[in-house]
Amino acid sequence: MCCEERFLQMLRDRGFRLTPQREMVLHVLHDTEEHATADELYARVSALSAAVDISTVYRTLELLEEFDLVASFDLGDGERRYELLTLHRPHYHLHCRGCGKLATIDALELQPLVDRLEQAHGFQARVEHWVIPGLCSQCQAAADQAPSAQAA
Amino acid sequence: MCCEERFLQMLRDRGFRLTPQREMVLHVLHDTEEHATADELYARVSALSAAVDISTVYRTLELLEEFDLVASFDLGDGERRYELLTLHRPHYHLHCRGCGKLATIDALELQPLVDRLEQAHGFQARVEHWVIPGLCSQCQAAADQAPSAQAA
DNA sequence: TTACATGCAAAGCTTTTGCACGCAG
DNA sequence: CTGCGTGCAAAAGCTTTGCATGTAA
Repeated sequence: MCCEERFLQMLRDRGFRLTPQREMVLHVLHDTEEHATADELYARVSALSAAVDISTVYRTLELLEEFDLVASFDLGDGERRYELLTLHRPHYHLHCRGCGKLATIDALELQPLVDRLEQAHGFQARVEHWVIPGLCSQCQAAADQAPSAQAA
Repeated sequence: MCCEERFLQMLRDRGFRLTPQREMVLHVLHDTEEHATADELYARVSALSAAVDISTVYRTLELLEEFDLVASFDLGDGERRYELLTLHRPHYHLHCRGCGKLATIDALELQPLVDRLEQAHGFQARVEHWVIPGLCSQCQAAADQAPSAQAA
């Protein structure tokens, strides 16, 4: 798979090393659909090899993100989520504030807006880090039926 | 100012109380341009009255957010930021991953996309919580000049 | 052989929670 | 009066860091 080679290349370019731990984190990122937390990735790596530390997972993710092989984003729940950029088509996320569901939308839909941001504000948006908050159709329906129900 | 009355009204409707602390948090939110952290707000409230606890600030912000008087968003740096919705026109933010600057953009620019999300995915986006990551023009220029400089 | 990477444990950080007292209504 | 809200302090949760040891190159 090409991203392992890219990773190796970028490590070498900077005088860093390829360790079994780093390989495993990258491998696990392949297996993970998307938007996994550091803790989830740690659990999967632990299944492969008993003794990998969570701090190593964090350090590797930081490295991968610097290399632009991984994107991370925050749903606002205090847990950062990571995904491998090479694994999917460019996309962004819709995050429902009601049920927490995360929908994945193809980046093509955003192109007009991305272009306009570039032209009007000189801003180069990174689509793969987008999280758009709102309400999914189900939660909208639920909210409409119980308009006065707010706090639990 | 109308949002104090709205706040009072919503508190009464639910059998909650208007306390000096809650008033102060709301007052400080007015003085704060935008996107302040709980800690910054706490500092400003402390300047008004010595003994207000940070937990009260959090609890009040949570309440204001439930009432849709305040929006919060996360830049991914582990600090949630809050702003008063009544203070500005509806807007969203561009967040530069290079220098950290936060630009405020009028929500009108997003309307086409918001409409499309609604039609195509039944998703009701909440513009005031958007944070779009990317690179501002200055950081793009800097990156172009030093393409190999990545980590410090 | 060199110095980068790891594991371990502890610290750091924001945010949340339990509890007894105080005060708004 | 009643019980909601507060301050205090401690806990909780994710993430980072210091340090001695192990190991990739």
